[in-house]
Amino acid sequence: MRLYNTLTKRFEELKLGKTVKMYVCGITAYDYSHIGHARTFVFFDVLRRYLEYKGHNVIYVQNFTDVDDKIVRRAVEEGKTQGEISRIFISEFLRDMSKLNVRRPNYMPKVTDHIRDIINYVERLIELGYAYEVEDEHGCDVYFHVPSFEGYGKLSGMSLDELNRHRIEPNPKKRDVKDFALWKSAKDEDFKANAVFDSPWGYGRPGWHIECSVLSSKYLGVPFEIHGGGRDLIFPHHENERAQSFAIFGVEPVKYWIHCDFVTIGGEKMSKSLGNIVRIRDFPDGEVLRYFLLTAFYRSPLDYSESSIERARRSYNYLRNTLLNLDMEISALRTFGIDRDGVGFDALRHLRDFELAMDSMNTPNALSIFHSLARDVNRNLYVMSLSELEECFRIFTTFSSILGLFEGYERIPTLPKDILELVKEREVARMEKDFERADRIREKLKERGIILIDTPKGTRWMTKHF
RNA sequence: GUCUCGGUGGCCGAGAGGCAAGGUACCCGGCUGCAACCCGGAGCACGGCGGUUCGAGUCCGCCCCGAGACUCCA
Repeated sequence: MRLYNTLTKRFEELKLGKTVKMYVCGITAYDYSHIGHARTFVFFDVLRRYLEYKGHNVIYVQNFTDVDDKIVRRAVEEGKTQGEISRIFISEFLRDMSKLNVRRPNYMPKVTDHIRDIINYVERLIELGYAYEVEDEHGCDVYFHVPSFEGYGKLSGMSLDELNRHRIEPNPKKRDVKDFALWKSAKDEDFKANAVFDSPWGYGRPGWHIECSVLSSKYLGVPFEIHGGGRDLIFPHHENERAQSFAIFGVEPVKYWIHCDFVTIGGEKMSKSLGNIVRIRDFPDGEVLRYFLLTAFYRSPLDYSESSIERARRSYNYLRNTLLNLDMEISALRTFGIDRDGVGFDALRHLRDFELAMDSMNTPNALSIFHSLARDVNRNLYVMSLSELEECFRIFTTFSSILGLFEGYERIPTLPKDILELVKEREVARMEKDFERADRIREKLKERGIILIDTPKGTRWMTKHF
């Protein structure tokens, strides 16, 4: 595969063994997830599916940040605890992901279940001379000292000079403006939200960034192959995470840093702070949303609008209708017990093209190949042999399972004799232009869950409206 | 200001130096008892200026425009 590595700033041929370890930063559980989150997790879900399709054993870890400033703030506002707030939004997130056909990662660790690991890690950073303690009213803060780590800035492409500029007033107790918190001593609101943990530095809670270093190394070891997330995480989150992990383990912790671009709306980034979000839970059809998210290359922004969604819906419907047409034809040939000579249909050609597109995770291109297959299928629907139709069906479902579409599809059965008799009876009625009788039979079969469709080549059927 | 990523048809959006995918919209036609699909045709594009090359949307340089990061973010 060939993907853009943020660390080296170029497209690289991925050198992967049988096992591929992948970590993707999960959500901070303080609000409902929106379409921007959906994009990132759908993308990495497709990457995972494709790697598995190529025969890799993927170990996929995605954390939940369930203790953090924003969670505490919301908890205090609503008179709840940090645990209550994060529990709500973690379960909402899981619901959203299953609506989008995103498969569960192998591990989804929560920060609060790993406080001990985090403390050990912070202690180790202090011992190694990368971190220092600063007294505060309820205990100590611990900061990572950025100048002690030589390669800082490499991931985000920023020089130390640039990083010395700052927009907000830094805490004067820090030794350097770039230093960031590993451990934050408890404030009044933290006690109120029950978001405090005992530590060698008194009551407090982990800083943002440290959890990902700890959880990735704990579940995957170091180094691991793929680290992903949205583009907005490159700085400071991933820069800091890399610094922490490199400091502890003494090696480049991640081989390939992969980042997704944003979902925009009216050309602007969709984000909670701008208040222009569309929640996943408010979107009516998960698969259409998933399809939409795959229509742009992962490194380009994707603009959300009513009309772009509408276009995605139509494209999606075309593929879905083709799947039905294909399956209806297979079921009809089987039921009638007939076959045809075939046309020498080359479905494998589409598969090769599809893999070529997917090797660079070019999902819009992959969708375009998918559409060519569909067009070819529709053109040749009534001339392909049964084995050709089945070959197409197999490739069609290979595409859809890699992309995670049409997951609930149920195959159309061959008809039992008594129903087939009714279908034949109706054909006779239609031939005699007795449409009243034909419609009666159609209605009768509909009550038994069979929907009849008339084609130029005879009557076909399906079992449910999609 | 520094850094990163972009700029391709009416719109969305691929493009791996060698005939510019695919989708949608509009128009025309076919299929059709009804219904649901589907098929064919036509039209339509590489931000600008240089350079490298037999050949550049693709590589290099400069410029213009847009988005983002530098502050919580997927």
